Amino acid sequence: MTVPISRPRSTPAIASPLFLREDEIRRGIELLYFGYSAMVRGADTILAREGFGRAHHRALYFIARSPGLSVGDLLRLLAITKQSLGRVLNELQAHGHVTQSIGASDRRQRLLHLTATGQALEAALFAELEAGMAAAYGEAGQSAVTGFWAVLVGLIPAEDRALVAGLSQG
Amino acid sequence: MTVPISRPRSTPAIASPLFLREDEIRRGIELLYFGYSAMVRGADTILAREGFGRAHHRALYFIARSPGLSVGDLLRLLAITKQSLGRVLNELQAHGHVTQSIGASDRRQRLLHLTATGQALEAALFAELEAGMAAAYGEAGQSAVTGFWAVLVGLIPAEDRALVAGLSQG
DNA sequence: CAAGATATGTCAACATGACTGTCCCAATTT
DNA sequence: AAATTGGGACAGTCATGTTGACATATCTTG
Repeated sequence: MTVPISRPRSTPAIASPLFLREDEIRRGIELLYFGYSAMVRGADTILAREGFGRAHHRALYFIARSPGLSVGDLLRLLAITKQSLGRVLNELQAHGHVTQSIGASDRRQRLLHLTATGQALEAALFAELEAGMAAAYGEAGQSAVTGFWAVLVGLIPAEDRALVAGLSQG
Repeated sequence: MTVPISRPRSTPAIASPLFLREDEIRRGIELLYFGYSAMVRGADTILAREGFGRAHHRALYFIARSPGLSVGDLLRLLAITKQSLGRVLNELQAHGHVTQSIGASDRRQRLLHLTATGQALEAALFAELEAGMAAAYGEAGQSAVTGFWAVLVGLIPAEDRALVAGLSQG
């Protein structure tokens, strides 16, 4: 598995700050791509065994993270159409992993919850992600983790940051 | 776009190191998901205009990064089947963005290159990613960038790290 | 040199998870 | 009462992955 290496596309005769910057940008793009791929790959085995895909995992994850989440809020988190989410939620409900309840303050809302089996499945999937992330944290150290978060927050458009931050707060 | 916030799944009565750790793990998972999504979203507009998808972008990116890359090495980088890659490469070649040459040391190999229009398209796509990444780097600072890389490297299985590192070296 | 392994390509069928567009109902807001 | 919002459903399409089987050219090895 050797990849032949070539010079980057634009190769200045002498190293310049601009060259260094492009190399650092490319390093970030590539590590983000491979790191993300590596993180989700572990869960795929479990999902395949259960007959689900990554879309089901994402729904399970956010419902576990915020029990009682409304369908609309889940749609905004996932940034997909309600038709796409509808199929996923129907399948999860058909398998008895997710239930709905009617919103107390707004009876139009359907609030999503995991059943016991749904919680068990999500916990198994989370354990997979956790193992990889905890190992990476431990290897990199706490100050690296802070930097890791800071760059990722910087990648998220300002108007979307509140959405992500809201998950971590009470 | 307000997301109702609930307590995390397992909520200890008092904050414990274990609770803090789970919260930090979840923060990493979520930021990685949203950060990755944010990075690729910018390029989607250009891709849609050209009639291509993310699979085409990934192929263009790695061919631009390592001109003369062989089909097999690209397959190992993308970790997909040759049938999937074959369709993408055929489309890129049909649009005149990619050409092949025969390997000098091994005539079975097909080495991939971008044409002038392929380079122009890849450059436009790269500029999109670069804008977001450079802004995030600037916002977070250089030491954060180092930590960002360190955690992502830690996520990648040890046996795959050489593949990624090989892209940056000569 | 013959045999096997490797690099690549192709045909066919299929699964997942997105999309658009349209229509519907119930509940809330104005 | 009318308009908006939250949610659901039906139909069709597209992008991108998968398996499996097979073909061809080239390289490597006994």
